[in-house]
Amino acid sequence: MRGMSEPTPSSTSPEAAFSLTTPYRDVTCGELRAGDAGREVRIAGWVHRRRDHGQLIFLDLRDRYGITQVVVNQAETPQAASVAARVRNEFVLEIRGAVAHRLAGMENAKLATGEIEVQAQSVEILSEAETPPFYINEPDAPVDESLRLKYRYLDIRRRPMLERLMLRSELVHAIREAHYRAGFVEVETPILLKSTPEGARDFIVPSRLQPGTVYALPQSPQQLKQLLMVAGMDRYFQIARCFRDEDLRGDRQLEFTQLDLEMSFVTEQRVMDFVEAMIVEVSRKVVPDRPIQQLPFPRIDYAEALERFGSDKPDLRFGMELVDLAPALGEGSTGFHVFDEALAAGGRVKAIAAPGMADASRSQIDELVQFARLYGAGGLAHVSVDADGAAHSPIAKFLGEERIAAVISAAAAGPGDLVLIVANANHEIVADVLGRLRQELGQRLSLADPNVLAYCWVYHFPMYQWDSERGRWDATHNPFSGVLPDDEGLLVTASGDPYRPSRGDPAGRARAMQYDIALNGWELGGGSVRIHRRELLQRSFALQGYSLEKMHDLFGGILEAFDYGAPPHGGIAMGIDRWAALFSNQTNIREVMAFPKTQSGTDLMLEAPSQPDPEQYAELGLRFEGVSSQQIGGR
RNA sequence: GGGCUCGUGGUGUAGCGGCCUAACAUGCCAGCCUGUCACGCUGGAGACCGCCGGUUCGAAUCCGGUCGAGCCCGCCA
Repeated sequence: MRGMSEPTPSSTSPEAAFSLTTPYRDVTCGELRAGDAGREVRIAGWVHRRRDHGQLIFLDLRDRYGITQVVVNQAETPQAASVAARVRNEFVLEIRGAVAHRLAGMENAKLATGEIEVQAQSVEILSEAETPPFYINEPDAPVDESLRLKYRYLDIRRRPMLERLMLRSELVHAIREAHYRAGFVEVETPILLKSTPEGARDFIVPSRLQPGTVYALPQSPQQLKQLLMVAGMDRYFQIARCFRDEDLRGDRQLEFTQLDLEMSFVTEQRVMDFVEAMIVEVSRKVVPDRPIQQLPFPRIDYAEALERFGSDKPDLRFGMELVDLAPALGEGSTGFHVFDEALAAGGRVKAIAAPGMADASRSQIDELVQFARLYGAGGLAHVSVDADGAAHSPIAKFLGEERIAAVISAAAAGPGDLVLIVANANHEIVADVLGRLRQELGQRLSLADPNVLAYCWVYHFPMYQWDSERGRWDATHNPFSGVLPDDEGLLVTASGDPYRPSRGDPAGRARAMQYDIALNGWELGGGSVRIHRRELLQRSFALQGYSLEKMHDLFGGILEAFDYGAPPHGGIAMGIDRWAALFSNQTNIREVMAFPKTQSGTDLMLEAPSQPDPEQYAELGLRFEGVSSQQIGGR
């Protein structure tokens, strides 16, 4: 009997050991075909559905590999039939029986195993099951999100979730294959790291051995991979778990997975070339039916991306580009003071043309205005072009017929289109609002082919953004990003003192050797060629408000490492969860994570986070202050 | 920290001030059925409408709070 004897050294072949055959089954539920007719087999799985005809009971047996119909005949095998009669959905069974062709005309074309059935000689119940809290055998039935999360193990039994997790596995597999072939070494870096104040909030872990101190969980292995370059690893990659203690979104979880890679002796061009080739290879392997829109990937300068799409992660599957209306409005007053003020203040007046939206109702327009205001626009002007080509607009009385006609022409709007106009003294607001409108309307109007993969590079981001609250420059992406050689001279302040930055500093115009990869409107990844010279790194950090002492305290390890011979290097980090979500046409990365957290950061299945045992934090020298018992576990 | 949406038998929905001692589908239970595959037929059980409070003669239905889920702003690369 199974499991009755002592485990002994095996005489089975490696092939047998690697096979899917086990002491409970000879075959899986997905592999029997017409050619197997006549075989005696053992097969095991979950009861997907039971159809009881009295003298004849059909059981659809399911596992990861498929579904096989089992038929139990009361007249021939009364014992098996009596067991089958008490079987319910999701019971786990082991069946012994003979594979047989189905009766002529009774084949099921919907099943891969539909030509055959297993005629049961015996039915053994390996495990009984409660009625599940939602349908497992109907993949399209809607289920409350929190129920799915609480019973995630049942959710994963359902086909869609299972298929997405398998696709994700294939994605990671393809990534590894490509990197090994390109000479990369997979290196694991620690999860218990040192806290750095940059970027997102850290998760911290108190140390027991060093009371009063904490580790931080990595936001990414950034510094470590650079140290691996100094170590001469040359090409490193890792499928790395990262942690950021920030509020969650559809594309953001507290913990997530990055493909992290770094290469030595490279330029921007070289990194992008490898990453692009790797992405193409992986895409073709994992989702061979999905066309890549353009090869090589479009490479768009950051400034141009903002100008044309109002986004640094544009969805290139559709047009609806942003248009500058200033030339159309002409010299002097436009007649509309909102436009005049924006232009006089050095701002912009730009527009997009939404196809077929000319018949939008008043309330639909109002909703778009609200949308624009949400992102900082004062308002949203519109001009509609009716079916006969005639323009209608509340601002026509200010602009006059001629300018309205020029606006329509500039926006390339035709009959039935709606021109949406944003004016603001701050050109970043204009770009952001129109960019989001473009994305939103592209979605609503179904302008993007859901099957197409539109990858694109956006490069030469600004080195810094001015942080008006703290009075210093902030790294746009990554404090180690290198500056373009042409812009190296800009890494100075107007005052001449690197520790006294101000908004008008030349540094604000410096561009980074920084590139993002976008896919269908999502930021898929970002990277840069790093600064590998200590002198330049110190200048850059000074602009970011770090004194020498502070710099040494926070980044002493890497600064010191750079004194021992650092190769020029660069790399990228890509979001595996996002990539898998896009590959499976999901808008939330939860759908490609086995055990994700809710938007409030809880795990409904394990009920985490939970209160620590008082002994645990006493041992760490910790005490919770200012948290009442009512607040614990609350928000 | 904030905004919006949702919360009704196991599940998904309907009902949105009295006709609701809550409807429909499916699931569940029982019986019948030898070719079904979302099997079929007959019968049955099952919610007091997330929770607390208020308004009202009367609340699933209106209001406030609270808890939970989702989407978003801030935050985050």
